[in-house]
Amino acid sequence: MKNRPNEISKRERDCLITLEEESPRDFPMRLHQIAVSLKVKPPTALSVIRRLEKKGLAESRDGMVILTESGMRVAKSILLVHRTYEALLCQSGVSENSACYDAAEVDYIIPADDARLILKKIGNPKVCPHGKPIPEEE
Amino acid sequence: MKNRPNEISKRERDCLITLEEESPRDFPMRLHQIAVSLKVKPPTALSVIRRLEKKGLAESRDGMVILTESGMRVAKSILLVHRTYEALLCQSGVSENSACYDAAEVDYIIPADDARLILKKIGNPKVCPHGKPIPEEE
DNA sequence: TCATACATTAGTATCACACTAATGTTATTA
DNA sequence: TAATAACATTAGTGTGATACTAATGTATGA
Repeated sequence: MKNRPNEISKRERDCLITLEEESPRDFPMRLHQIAVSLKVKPPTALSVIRRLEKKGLAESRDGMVILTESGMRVAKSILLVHRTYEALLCQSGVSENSACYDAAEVDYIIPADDARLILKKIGNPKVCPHGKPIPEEE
Repeated sequence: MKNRPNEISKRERDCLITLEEESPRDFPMRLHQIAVSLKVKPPTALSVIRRLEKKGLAESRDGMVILTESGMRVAKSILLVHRTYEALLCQSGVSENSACYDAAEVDYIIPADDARLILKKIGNPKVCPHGKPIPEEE
């Protein structure tokens, strides 16, 4: 399915989250490392980066890649959804590992607004099952 | 993202649900009508049908299309997830229309097992917000 | 300076999605 | 019955995402 404008693919999602979680604040991440994290070859990772650049979510030069402000916002939003859904699943009886895997399949599709409402319904937990904080604002 | 084996795309999902909901019991649906429901041209609908056939989910001859046993099971499973997630969203305060739209974006991705556990957590409602029954067994 | 590590480009391939144009088939109707 | 309308089907094109190999460029450290 062709992505609608502003929509991201699973790979792009994985790349955003990798950058968000593995690159120290304001420090670029090497293309090579991104490729390793995504378990693809560097040219493949590069093409993902190029798509993120087109969408204004990342910037790169000489294999040094950083998220833009916009990219960070999107990543945060995905993490909000991810951790909320993960918490819901765990509260429902799904194992932590399954919950994490399954959450990654939908966290870039579910609207953040829906996640915020679900979060309230399940009792406003402050952290996901792994203990990571659930982002507050956008 | 290439679909893993046994995985279906959004279009295939829409097509399965269309067949499940619009074709009378054991009666085939016309390709033309499927195209209208999916809001695509007949050749496009045909290519979707062909993919479903390859996966053993549908059969067709001369534009007469029916779900296989397997296709019906998959459709039922998607509806279970759809209505469960829809119920969750509505209980959380999402409008009925948004809930339905948003549920269709993820109901073919979320595992039925997860949905069954969520269903229990939200109080085992018997119907979705539209009043349609939530399928029991698989 | 030379080697190595890495980025980048070029070229190929597959799959999902979607279209138009052309052609077949069938069934109704004038 | 012959013509037409309705629909299915095939062929051909195009785009975007994903992924690879092979070739080439570049820069840094030994």
